[in-house]
Amino acid sequence: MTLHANPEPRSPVLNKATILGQHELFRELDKDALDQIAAYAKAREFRRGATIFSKGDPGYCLFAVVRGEVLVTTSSSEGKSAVLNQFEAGDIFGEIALLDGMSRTGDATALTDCCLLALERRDFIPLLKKTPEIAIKLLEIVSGRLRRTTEQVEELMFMDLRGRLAKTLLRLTESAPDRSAELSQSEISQRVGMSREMINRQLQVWVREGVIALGRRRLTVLRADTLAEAASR
Amino acid sequence: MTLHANPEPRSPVLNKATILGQHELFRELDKDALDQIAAYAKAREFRRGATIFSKGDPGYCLFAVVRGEVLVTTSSSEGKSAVLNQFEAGDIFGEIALLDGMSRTGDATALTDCCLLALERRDFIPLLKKTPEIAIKLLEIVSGRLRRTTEQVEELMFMDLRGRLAKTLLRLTESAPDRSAELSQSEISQRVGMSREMINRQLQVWVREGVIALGRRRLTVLRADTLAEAASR
DNA sequence: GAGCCAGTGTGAGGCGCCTCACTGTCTCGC
DNA sequence: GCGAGACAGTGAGGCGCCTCACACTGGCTC
Repeated sequence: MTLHANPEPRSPVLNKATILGQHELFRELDKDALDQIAAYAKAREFRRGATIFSKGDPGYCLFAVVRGEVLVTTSSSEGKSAVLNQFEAGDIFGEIALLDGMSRTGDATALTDCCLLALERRDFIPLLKKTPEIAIKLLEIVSGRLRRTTEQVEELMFMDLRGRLAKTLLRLTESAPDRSAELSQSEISQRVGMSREMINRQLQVWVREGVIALGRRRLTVLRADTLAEAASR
Repeated sequence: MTLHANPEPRSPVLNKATILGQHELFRELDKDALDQIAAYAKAREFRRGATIFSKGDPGYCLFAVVRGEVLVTTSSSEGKSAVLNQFEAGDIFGEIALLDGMSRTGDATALTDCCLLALERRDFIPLLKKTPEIAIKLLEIVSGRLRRTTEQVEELMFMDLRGRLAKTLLRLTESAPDRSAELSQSEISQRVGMSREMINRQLQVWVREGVIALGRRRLTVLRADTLAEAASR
């Protein structure tokens, strides 16, 4: 990783308030409140591949993604790693460690060059006290995340490769208009939590059935209903 | 399930305030605030085995456990079921559906006869706005739960039967002074997420090694350090 | 164009866990 | 005391996924 002088100084506080105002968490706040929060928020840039925090670190702050993508993973003692979560512009992450005061539950790395706003615990907790609307919004977000993680537990307990892969493919492509995604089969395997080889074999079956199309680092869902059917069993 | 006339009318509002005050969530509130919440809270009794709510139900309320134990489980389409969480006096549960406004993520049943206090969404959300301390406390609780569930995902992804069972046994016995627990091997298997037969075989190995002792619906950990060692790999 | 690396496709063998089947034992209600 | 049902223990066979191994294909750098 080479070091660069910060490529874009950008205009400071004013900009931050605008950016914050676009986040789900702060959408309902008036301008004064936004400016106040913005004053606390520190903008931080990360190069693609850079580590944002590591599992076990003490977690003093919460991040809001301004630009770019962030991947949160965890890894076993034998070196296998799995994806826990992926975040993009408009998302927030790192809130668990901040809220319960314990260590980070995963490793966060920059998937692309990205720009984050960091809010520190000592600034954030008083903010929650003063504007309970934010606290309630945050409760919604964390609850949704808990719901999603619980779903993942169910998948791991009850579903086989076929079902889990189907579900993962639907998730990965749902936001793309052409229902395609750009990632390697290794990356898919880390999301599903199964070996690359087995993932490949199931993908081949679906290619033969015309359910998906494959290219190098590219996957397109052709018949989402068939995958949905596979995911529901 | 037979119906009973409510067996104990108990004294109403005053009692509820005292009980609520003992909950983690409301501990820091003054008497007035407690009385106000207590006025909203409805006491509900459930017989052992009774269903409190089912997966998919719309979730309008949050429960605080006054007395007894509650088990939250989920089940697959093929009828296998797994334990997601267990709650006892002083815990709260059912908050996810209440907070994000969607359906219940699991089935809650009364493990013993129990008494719960139910707080409805329409009462609770305004309460959070008025007393952000509660919202912050709740954020801590939900965050801790998310942390725990994330840990469970890791266990399912990376650990084998031996390790997961070791971890489960340590959790199940950690609160007992004699490091023992009263449950059947089927119940253990639902917590670990593996078959009863395989659980039994590993337990036998540990009995032979003197790590645990077994009885009918009874398990005692003799050498916790050995289990901890098995759980860490 | 040569060489290299990341990514893909596929076979073979093995292990871990599952299921089925059955026996034995404890507990409880009658 | 006796039958019923829940719980515990164990063997056998099978399947799903893993790992290892290797061949093949782009695309990149020099």
